[in-house]
Amino acid sequence: MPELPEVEVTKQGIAPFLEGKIIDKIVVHQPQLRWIVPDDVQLACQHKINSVTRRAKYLFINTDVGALVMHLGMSGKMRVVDSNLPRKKHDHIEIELQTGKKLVFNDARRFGSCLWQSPTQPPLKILRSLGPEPLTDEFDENVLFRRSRGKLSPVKTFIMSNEVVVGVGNIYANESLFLSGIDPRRAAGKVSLKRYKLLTENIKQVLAKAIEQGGTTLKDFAQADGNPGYFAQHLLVYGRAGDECEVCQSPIRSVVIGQRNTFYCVKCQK
DNA sequence: ATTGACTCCTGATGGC
DNA sequence: TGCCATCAGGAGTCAA
Repeated sequence: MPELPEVEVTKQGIAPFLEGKIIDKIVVHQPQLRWIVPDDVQLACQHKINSVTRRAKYLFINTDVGALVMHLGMSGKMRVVDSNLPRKKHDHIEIELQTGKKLVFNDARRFGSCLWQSPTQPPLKILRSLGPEPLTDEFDENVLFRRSRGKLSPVKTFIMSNEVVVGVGNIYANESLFLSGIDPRRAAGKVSLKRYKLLTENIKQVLAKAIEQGGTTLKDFAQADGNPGYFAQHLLVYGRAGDECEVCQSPIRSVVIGQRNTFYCVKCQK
């Protein structure tokens, strides 16, 4: 269930082991992932990794000849271990480095991806219509306000849409709407600029806080089962149907919005 | 143009 | 204890 913070922490965790290192070999054990072109991926072999970057929930392993574009899907995990360590269940891709270490992509549910972006080709289709990064200044209340005018769809669906802003998944959408006192079912076009300002701030804050907490687990990437996990984050509404709201003690209710489980406080959120 | 249903997959969970 | 059935969920695809 990696959301943006988990992907960012993964990036920070693996980058020191990869940057400046040469890829020796890429072994794809399981090509039945969401998207993968195993032959293209091989183009990275024998090239130096210049950097590891992130855009939305995609991780880029950049070389002079192109980039491996990886997505963790629902259950994807990365870890860096000694090359001679045996594979574990659901280890689908192994990227071996000349340093004697390897980056292992493990993904039980196989919603993850590994694509190749050549610098001479147009951007991959999946990268073309991405909205602003939530933690940059490009993402502000004006973006949400302008793009939402006239929209009848729920504000929760709206902020989870990648064309509006990237990286706000189900958990943090629920949490940031709670912190902003906005009913997730409210039509996106009926939310005021003032409330979008609050929502924008809360989205930034909740994501930044999760990244910060994840930073304390960075060392795990060098261990046998690298696991950024969900850290120990305290969730106020997500997964708490029937519990009392910590602010007003009213019950937390759950409903389905856009095929996604949604949690909100009946009293705090209007 | 928008919106909603459906799809991929496995592990966790609950009922019996 | 085991055996279903159900559900979760990112994000693209397809149909309405």
